[in-house]
Amino acid sequence: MVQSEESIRKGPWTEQEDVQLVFYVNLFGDRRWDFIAKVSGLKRTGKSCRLRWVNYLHPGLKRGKMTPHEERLVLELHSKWGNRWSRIARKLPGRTDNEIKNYWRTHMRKKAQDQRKKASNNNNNLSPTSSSSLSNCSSSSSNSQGNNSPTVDSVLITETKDRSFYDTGGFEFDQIEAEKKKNMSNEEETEELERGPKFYSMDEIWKDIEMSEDDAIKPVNYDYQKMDSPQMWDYLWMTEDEESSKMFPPPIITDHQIHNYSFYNHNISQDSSNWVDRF
DNA sequence: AAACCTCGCAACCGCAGTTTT
DNA sequence: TAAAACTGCGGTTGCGAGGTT
Repeated sequence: MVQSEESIRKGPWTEQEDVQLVFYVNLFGDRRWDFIAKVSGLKRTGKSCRLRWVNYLHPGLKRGKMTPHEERLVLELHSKWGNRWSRIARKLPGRTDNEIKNYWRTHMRKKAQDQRKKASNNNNNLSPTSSSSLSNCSSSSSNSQGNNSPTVDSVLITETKDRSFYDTGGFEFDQIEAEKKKNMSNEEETEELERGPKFYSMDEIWKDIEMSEDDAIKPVNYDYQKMDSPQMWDYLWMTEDEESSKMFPPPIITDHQIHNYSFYNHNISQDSSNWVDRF
């Protein structure tokens, strides 16, 4: 089970690795990442495979710039939920938590720069607590650079007395929500979550939320129940030694296949069907 | 033209929660 | 029921591209 340190690949994924990963995710579903990592022959950790899939290869992902509507939604939801990126991402179909997180950081950096410009233009003696408009602009991260450069993070975190609003996000909202949840059953809580925040006035946001509930990214078309081939289960029950000797051969993927491959077309190729037939 | 800076993004890390054994 | 394994999340880092000096 333990892969030796030096055999683990890190860093950017190659096109070949991507194709290989997609192939195996289509076979086995987007769960059991350690298994997929091993079986695929990719020299990656399961964690790394999952991340690549979730953030880049998933067929439901949107590409390109955030639309103004999405930007608005992010701002709105962040003001309610804080840095709960995955939760926010669930309300933006096709966007990942990572993407939103990155977007937010960029957005805040810009905003902080604007603020700094403004502040230096208007008043050089402005006290940190007086920049009230910044209270919506903090990021949760500490200044990891460990210096005193006025990064977004360091500038913004200092502004409140007890706690930065955005540090965990939705300061008041969190308190209210925590209190509410105390008196809530699990079912109610789930329902509540699925309904989304109650106090949106924007119709568009509601529409969007409804859409996202319906069109939420569906898992890959693989059903574990269908793993009924005895050979397959044999594999799953193998010991480590057996495993290494019977490791699934990775599919041979030609350059031609790579170039013709679309991440939005998840039909398993003829080659792979043959390979699966062996079980 | 080169050095430096900024931005955007992909990927890694550590940790906590959940599931499996 | 406890330990181990797995999964998901949020924070952080590193790198390439493009812009600026």
